[in-house]
Amino acid sequence: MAKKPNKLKARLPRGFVDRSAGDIRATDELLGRIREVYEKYGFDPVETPAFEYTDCLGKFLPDTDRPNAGVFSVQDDDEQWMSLRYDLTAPLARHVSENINDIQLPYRTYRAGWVFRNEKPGPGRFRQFMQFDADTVGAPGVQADAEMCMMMSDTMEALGIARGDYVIRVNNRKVLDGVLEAIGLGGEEDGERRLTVLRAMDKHDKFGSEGVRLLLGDGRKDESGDFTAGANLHPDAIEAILEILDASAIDDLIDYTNDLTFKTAALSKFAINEHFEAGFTELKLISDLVKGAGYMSDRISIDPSVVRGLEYYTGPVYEAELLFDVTNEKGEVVQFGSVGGGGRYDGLVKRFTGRDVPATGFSIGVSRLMTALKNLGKLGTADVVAPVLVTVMDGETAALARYQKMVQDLRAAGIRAEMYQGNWKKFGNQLKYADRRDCPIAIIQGSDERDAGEVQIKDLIEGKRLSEEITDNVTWRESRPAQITAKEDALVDTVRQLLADQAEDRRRAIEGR
RNA sequence: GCAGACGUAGCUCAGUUGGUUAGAGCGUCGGAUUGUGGCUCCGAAGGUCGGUGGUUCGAAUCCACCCGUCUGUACCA
Repeated sequence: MAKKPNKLKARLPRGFVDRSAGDIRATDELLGRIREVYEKYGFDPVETPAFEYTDCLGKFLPDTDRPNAGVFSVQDDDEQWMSLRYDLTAPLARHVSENINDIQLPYRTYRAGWVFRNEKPGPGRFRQFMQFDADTVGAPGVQADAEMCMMMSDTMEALGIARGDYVIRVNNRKVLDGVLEAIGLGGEEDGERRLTVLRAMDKHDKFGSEGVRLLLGDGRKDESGDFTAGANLHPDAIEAILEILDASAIDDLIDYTNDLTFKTAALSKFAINEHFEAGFTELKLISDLVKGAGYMSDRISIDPSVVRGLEYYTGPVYEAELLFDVTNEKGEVVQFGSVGGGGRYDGLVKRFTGRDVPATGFSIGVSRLMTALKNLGKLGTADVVAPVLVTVMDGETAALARYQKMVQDLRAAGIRAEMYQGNWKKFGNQLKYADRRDCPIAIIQGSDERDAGEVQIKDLIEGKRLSEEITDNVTWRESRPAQITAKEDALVDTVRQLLADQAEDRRRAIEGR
C-alpha cells in the first residue's frame, strides 16, 4: 500500500493560545474600563514595540549562544541580539531614556500590550500574555506611590470587584532589607541567602507558615520527593520572619506611639535599624495619604509580608489581591495570588542616562484578571447577537442584488446582517448554518414571495423552542414554525421589532433565574 | 531545570497472558427531504496506536531513548 503523503500537522507552539470572539470582546471590555480609570487620573497612552535590543531589557546580556532562559531572543542580521519584551517596564525606561530631553517630567503614562516569557507554561499560565501598566516617571515622592495604590483600587472597583473582595497590599523593600540586616544577613556576601529568605517569604500563601519555616531552616521536600534547600537561619530569626508573615497589618508588629519598637516576642529580640525605620516612615506616609483621601485599610493595607520584584524595586511595592474564591472549570478552588502589582524602581532609567530619574508604576495581569472575572460572572456575558441571515433561493444576478439590498437596508438600520455566502442550492444547509451560527432571524424570499412583493421572516429562536414539541419531520417542515410573512418594504421594521422582542425575552429569562 | 503519572479516530474512551483486517459512543460529511433548522433512519469518511530503535515467527501490548500533556516543585523581571 502506498504511503500517504505526510500532511503538515497544524499545531500551536506550547504555551500560546488562539483567542476566540468571546475572549476578544471580553478583553476589549476589560481594557476599556481600565483605560477609563487611567485617563481620569491624567495618564496618557504610549506604545513601544514587542522587540527590544536584549541588553536594553535588563539583566540578560547577549554573551552566550542563547542570551538566557526566560526570554525569546533572536539575532539580527548585524548580529545584535534582540528579545521579545518580558514586561512593559523595561521598555518604558528605554523609551524615556531615549527621549529624555523631549519628555516633560513627571511623565504620567499607561500602555497595554503583549509580553512574552520563555518558561514552562501551565493551566492559566501562558508564554504570551497581556499586561496593562501605568507609571509615573520622574516623581521622587511617596505621594506618587500612594496615587498608584489608589488608582489600582479604583481600577478594581471599576471592573465590578466589590470593596472587600480585593485589597491593595503595600510594603517597602527598605523594611524587608532592614529585617534582613537585623537578623544578620546585611552583608555583601549574604546576597544569595537574602534572596532565599525573600523567596521563602513569598511562598507563605502557597505553603503556609509550616512550609515557610522549613524553607527558612533546613529545607523542604515536596510531595514528589524533590528537595528544596533552605536558608538555614537561626531559630530566633525564623520566628521573627514568621511573625511578620502572620501579621495582617503593620500595626500588629510595631508600636509607634512613642519610640519605634517591635511589639511581638521574637522580633523584639532584634533592634530596629536605619533601613527599617526609613521604610517604615515611607509606609506610614503612604498610609496617611491614602487614608486622607478616604481609602481605608479595607482597600489599601500596609502589609509587611508583601515580597515582589526582588531584582529591581527599590522602595514601596504594592500588589492587588483578590479575596474571593476563584474556581477552575472543574469547580475546584485555585490559589489565585495577585492580579497585579508594582513598585518604585529608581534605578532603571539611571542605567541609560546616568541621571537620577525616580519612577513608580504598576502592572495589571489582564489575562489572569480576566480568568478570575469570567468565573465570577462579571465579564463577557454582554452577549453579541449573531447576524440576521438573508437566505438565497435564486442565484440569478438580479435576485442576488435584491438579497444584497435587503442586507444593506438592515445594516443601514444598525442591524447585524449577512447574505448566505455558501452553496445556495442546498437550502436546508442555509438554515442549518443559521442555526449553528446562532442567528436570531432568517429572511427567506423565493420566487413566490418575490412575485407578491413579500418576504418570509423566520424567528429561529422561537422556532427552536417549538421544535421540542414536534416529533415528526413532515409536520415540522410543513408547519413552518415561528415564521411570518411581511411586505418587502416592511422588512426592516418587522426585523427590528422581532429583535426587540427577543431581547426582552432574554432580559426576562435572566431576571427569572 | 528536577520528580512522578499519562499518551489509541476531531472529542471521550474500549482493546484479553504479545496473535488474523484496531473498535464503540459523540461529532463531521452524504442521503431519505433538489423551497425550511430540530427529531428519526440509512450510509460514508476519518488511525504512521505520540516518535525512533530494539526483543520476537508476530508488538497498540514487552524494553530503551526521545517528544508531548498533566500534577508537584524550582525559577519568575
